[in-house]
Amino acid sequence: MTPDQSRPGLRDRKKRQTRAALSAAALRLVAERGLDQVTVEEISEAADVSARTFFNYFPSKDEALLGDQPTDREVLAARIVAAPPELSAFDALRLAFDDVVEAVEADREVWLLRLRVIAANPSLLPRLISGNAETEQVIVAAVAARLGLDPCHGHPTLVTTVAGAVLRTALMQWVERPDTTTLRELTAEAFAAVAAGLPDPHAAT
Amino acid sequence: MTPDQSRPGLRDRKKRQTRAALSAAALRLVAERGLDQVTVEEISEAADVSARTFFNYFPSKDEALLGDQPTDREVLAARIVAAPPELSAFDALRLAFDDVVEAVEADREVWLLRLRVIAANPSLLPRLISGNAETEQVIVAAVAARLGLDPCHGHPTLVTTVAGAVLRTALMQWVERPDTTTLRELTAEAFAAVAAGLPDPHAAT
DNA sequence: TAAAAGTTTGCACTCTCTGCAAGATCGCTC
DNA sequence: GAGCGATCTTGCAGAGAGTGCAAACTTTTA
Repeated sequence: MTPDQSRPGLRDRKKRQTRAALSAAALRLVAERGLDQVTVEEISEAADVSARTFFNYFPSKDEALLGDQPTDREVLAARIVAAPPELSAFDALRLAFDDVVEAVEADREVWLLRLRVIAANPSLLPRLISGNAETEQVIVAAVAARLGLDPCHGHPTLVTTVAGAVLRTALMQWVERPDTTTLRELTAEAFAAVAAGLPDPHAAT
Repeated sequence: MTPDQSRPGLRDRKKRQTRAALSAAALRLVAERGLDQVTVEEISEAADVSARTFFNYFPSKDEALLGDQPTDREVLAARIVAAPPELSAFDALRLAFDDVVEAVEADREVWLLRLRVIAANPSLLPRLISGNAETEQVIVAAVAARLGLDPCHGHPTLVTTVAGAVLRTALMQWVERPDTTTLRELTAEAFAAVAAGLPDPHAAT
């Protein structure tokens, strides 16, 4: 009799809630006080769970701030493989990252807070977007598959790390002036600059 | 009567020795057993100092493995500013990184060990070459100075993070086949690919 | 409603990293 | 070469991250 199709399920709902509460509490407290002025215990208390439970959800304090959903990886990889075949791998990544951009803009306030936290605590920066080793591996594999290349060929890795660097840069620029530009625009500009071989910018623009 | 010009000074020599011994012990042990199967206490013991002394030299276990000499930063920044003015900022970085490449190849065995350790313990990877926030800031500032741009203009940051990603990729490729190519070659290829806008590689090569 | 499966929690423990104060060492001067 | 200040090392105490385990609890399923 269990309604098989509409299945969030109470259990899953609770887990999502707890995860979100922990993540939100972590962001809020760290934004207020700074990364190492906040303990896991305080975060857990704010989310009404034990400190031990915190570590059932996140392997480290940092992860609660970065919110790197494991599902995202797979979606991203699928988009890369499915991108129109006439596009270069780099353009496929550019396209796939459009979805990331959209997701970020859809969660504007949370992401602005998260990015502000990252900007204020630079030790988090390298782990943003494919600084994560697992995510990066997944993307590299997708790119290699797309190109029909051995994953140990250097090109997929190069394209992936460069594209990651581009997106990261765009995000960090966006957080500095979120009201005078859109993330979409900044990302497009940054990708275009790389696609053009990174010439020096002229006075115009 | 102290020979004023040849001035290592016993004290400095000892410090250098201790630092080198700690770094070497850390690399050796972590290469053998893996990052979290080695404690700071074991590293210190292997280097014949107390664990407390370890932390006088390195702020964390990771830093002992990455060997990011603070002097390097300044030299690099100077090279970037001093590069021929007709070069683009990206090419200036490419040129400046030649020196890094040279330094790495001069210390071939140590760097291969270090890179093997990093490859085996991916949490270290993002901190290699300008994953370090301070180094990155210095380079961004140098690039901005070179271009006569406000450092909060996005371009210096973009160029820096992309170039960093390129070098990092070349290093990680090099460590996989150090005997069939040179780091210089891999770096040149990777930079060339980016300068060309990252087109898909053709069958040839 | 009872067993199965999954979740939360407390507890004990290891390890990283910091501050502090005492003691050892170095470099210089008289 | 004895002494003095500066610097380095070390031990100790303590906060905090993160893990394994087992007991208690909750949801799911039968």
